[in-house]
Amino acid sequence: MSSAVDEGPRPGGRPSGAPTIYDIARLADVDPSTVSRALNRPGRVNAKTVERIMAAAEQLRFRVNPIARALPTGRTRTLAVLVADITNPVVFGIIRGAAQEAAAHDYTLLIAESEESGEREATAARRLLHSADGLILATTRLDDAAIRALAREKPLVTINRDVGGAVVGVLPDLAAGVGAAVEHLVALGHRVIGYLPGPATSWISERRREAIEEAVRARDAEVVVFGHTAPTREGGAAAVDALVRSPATAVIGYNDLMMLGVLAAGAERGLDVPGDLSLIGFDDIFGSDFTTPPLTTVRMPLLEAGRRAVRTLLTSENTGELLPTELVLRASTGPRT
Amino acid sequence: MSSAVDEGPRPGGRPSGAPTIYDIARLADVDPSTVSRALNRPGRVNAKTVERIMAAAEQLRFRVNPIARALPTGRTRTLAVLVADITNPVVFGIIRGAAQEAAAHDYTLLIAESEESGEREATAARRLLHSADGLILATTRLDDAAIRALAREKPLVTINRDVGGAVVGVLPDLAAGVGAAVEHLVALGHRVIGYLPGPATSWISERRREAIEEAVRARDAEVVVFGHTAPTREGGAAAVDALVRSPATAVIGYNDLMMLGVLAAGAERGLDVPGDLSLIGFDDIFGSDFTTPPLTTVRMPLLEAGRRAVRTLLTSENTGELLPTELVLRASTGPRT
DNA sequence: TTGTAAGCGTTATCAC
DNA sequence: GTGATAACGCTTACAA
Repeated sequence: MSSAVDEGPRPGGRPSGAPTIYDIARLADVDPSTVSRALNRPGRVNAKTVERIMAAAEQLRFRVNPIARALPTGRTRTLAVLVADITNPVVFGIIRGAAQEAAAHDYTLLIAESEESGEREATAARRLLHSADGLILATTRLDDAAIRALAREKPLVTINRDVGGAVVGVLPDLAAGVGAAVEHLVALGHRVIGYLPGPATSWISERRREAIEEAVRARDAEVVVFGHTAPTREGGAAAVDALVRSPATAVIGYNDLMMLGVLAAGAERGLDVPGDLSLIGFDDIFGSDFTTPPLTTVRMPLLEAGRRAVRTLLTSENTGELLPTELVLRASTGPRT
Repeated sequence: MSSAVDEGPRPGGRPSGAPTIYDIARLADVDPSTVSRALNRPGRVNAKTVERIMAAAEQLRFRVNPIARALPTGRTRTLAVLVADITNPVVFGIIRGAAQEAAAHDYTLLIAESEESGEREATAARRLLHSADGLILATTRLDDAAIRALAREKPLVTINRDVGGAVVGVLPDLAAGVGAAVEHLVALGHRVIGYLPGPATSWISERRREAIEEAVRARDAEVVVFGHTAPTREGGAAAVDALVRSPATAVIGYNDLMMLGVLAAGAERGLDVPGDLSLIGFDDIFGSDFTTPPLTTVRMPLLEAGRRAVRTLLTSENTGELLPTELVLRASTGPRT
């Protein structure tokens, strides 16, 4: 066969030369329906017959055609992850966890990136509705109403976002990690703590802000909230000026990625971290431990989030339990000077 | 709808409540086959009829069911990427590129991880054969024969591996990047250059070694080849002892990931890079630029590799052209002291 | 326990 | 230009 997917007509309408249950049936001298039964519910078929059928299947190197199976059943054994930006290291963790858990349940994972607007994402989601048994919305740009509408059509879970209603979200327990982070800063003598938020539309960015505000309120310090910032290294780099000019002696950023940008751009202009400014991120992405200084961060169990999302979809056993977060102490935080 | 994928029987055998071409046909008062035609080859249908059909489709918010379409056509508009280890940052780049290009052609990407043995990978691949129109083997552990067998059944392309025969591989032009790397080291005064190879089974690791040996041969220096090493940070960390004891004053590693490990473990034991030892990696993965010192590396166009793989699958226009590699100069290399 | 037959939502081959 | 009709490969009542 050539390497091109769309090359040449398939002969006789037979799309692939792969063996079917009909081939097995002929070989084992039974009806195709019996083959189907033997394959799916061996208990409902005579043991000897099952044996014969299995032998034939083996001999023909038969694999059920999941597409053909999906048509009558409506089940594809496929789960889809929809992400706005596959570039984001946060989604790596999620995808990885989801892929592993899916594989464990013998499901396949579909990845769709919406890159652009929520509009594009909605289109992608609607397409996926047919091909997947469930949807995982990871860094979605859809609005609550759109998500709820989708959830009415297919099992769906969101990650790091709660849209309320009947929609299940895999959410972090921010209090623990954020509490520890703020406590840590206060113990180091910081009294003015900055928060560098992500995009205005990010649900989780606002939750992180709230958690910080609450933790600070309980601890005789104050919060300065900066302007909304792109959750990228570039975004962080662009924010350095504002951070430096503010009275904050420590800044918690919406995510590690932008703090990596702060670190890099800061270093270029002689900013001493943590001497001049202490920095904390969120997520604990790959790479946040080998910057200079390595980044102190509130770890989100990304892998577990992906796993949990799949498990929720597959078993519906959603305990509603929040994923634990924890402070990972590294060297980007130090005493106020 | 509940959140569980496998919950409750679907009523009446009708798997989904989604509108079908039959619904459109009724609404537009034509035969379903005409609807299908209008949707696929509007030219072959009366313009007015097409209009009516489109309006009806719009009104019903119709989306073709890709599963149902795939059955008679044998085409799923889905491409599968098979990777051994989704943890590897190298595959991020590849997946990202593949996902983008696939989306651009209105194809969906399936991710499968084989984690374990080549055996497991073979099973995964055979399953995928039914669901995908083409296969991309990214960090495969399959042997040449198995790959060629798969390629006989479905369009297939390998990345960073050449199995010969009719199988297309997306391969790098190592000479340029490796030549520059060796040239750079020699110019810095290094005369004994080490190569820290990846796993013994890695095809591309051997090519990298050959490229280095060839480049060194041309430049009055010599190569020391270390033992095969796991292509992970742990692998690199474990190799530090050997590197330090060897006469090599500069080491090129199979990939960035392991060099990150060398860097971290080396720093712990007071190894000065590049003072004591110059280090070069391969790939230029995310994160290799924010270590201390940032890693000099031979960049592989990972994103482009993913893109190219998809394009090759979709258009069969494989020019056989090798992807350019280049030396990215950072601070992990310095003069021999 | 097994066979018969209808149906899943499309596409494709015929006629008309 | 459009309508019947038969696939595609599998599942699933319902009968036997």
